[in-house]
Amino acid sequence: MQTTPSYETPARLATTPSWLITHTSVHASRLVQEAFAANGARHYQYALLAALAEFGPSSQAALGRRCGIDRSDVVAAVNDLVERELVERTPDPADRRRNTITLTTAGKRRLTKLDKAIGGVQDQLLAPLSAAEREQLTGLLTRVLEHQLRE
Amino acid sequence: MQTTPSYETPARLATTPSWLITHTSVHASRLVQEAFAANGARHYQYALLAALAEFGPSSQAALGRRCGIDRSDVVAAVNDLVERELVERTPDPADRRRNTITLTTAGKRRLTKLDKAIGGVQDQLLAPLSAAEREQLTGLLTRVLEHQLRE
DNA sequence: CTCATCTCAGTCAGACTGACATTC
DNA sequence: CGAATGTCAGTCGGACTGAGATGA
Repeated sequence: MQTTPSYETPARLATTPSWLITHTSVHASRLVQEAFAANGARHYQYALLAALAEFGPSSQAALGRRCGIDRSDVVAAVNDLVERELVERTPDPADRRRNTITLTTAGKRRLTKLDKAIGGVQDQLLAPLSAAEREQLTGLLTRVLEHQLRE
Repeated sequence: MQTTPSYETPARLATTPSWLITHTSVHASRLVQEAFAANGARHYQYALLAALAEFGPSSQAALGRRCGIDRSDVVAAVNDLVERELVERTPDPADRRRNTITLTTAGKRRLTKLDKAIGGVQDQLLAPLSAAEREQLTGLLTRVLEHQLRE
């Protein structure tokens, strides 16, 4: 132990929830990005695959709404997924404005791989918390987020 | 009521803490940015002012460490604060590599204004939570964040 | 020589905006 | 007609990298 001051963070920041959330988010994002990068993916792509697995074939607009991704960003992410043959993009005959995006079997496999990766990230991120505390945190954030979405 | 699906978010995302944190962070950041923009500031500047108010005159490097801001970004933020005469930048005679950044009285005034702005944001953001729950959330995030910093 | 400090230039991913053509 | 969809081009703030100059 040397004299190196530990540089504690200002109380105004450390006690401000918005600061805690955004700052924690930086670390969370980095862990997520690293985990996904090791599997050649980004988190938008994981979100889209997850939505497709749960709700079946969807239009790009619907995917965007469910995942909270802008439709213009959905375009780019789907382009990438199509190139990797993890999803298929086919015109919707019932509504010719739409594309129907469908998960391929390779896409399903990739999703389970990414599930593991993201699971590992949660353990890294929440290491200091017990299982009960993790649920607490999840519950609180869910309520905060839902409130924001209905504004 | 029509068939409009309510577009619920995929369970894989909604139950993943890292996703909740980063997604909530987007909303928090927007609220913060709007509140600060109304006072002609950004959140880096608030952090620096807070650190100066609490710990007194500091070098730019120390400010960066305390606030979790990269040294190169501290430069830009301090430039801006100096222009607005909210801080003063003077060379440190004891160590001529360093600048000593000092809060001006205008800076102190601005800080209390920003305190109010950021306080309002917390209420908007955490509206659905009770006071006890807000403390719970703060406590959990603090532990998570501290763990990340000691990695 | 090594290390810290300040500075600048530039990158990067994510979130978002505006516009446009097409179709409902 | 107004509204939704997919697409493209571009913006924006925040986080970060690399390098250089100076000095401890």
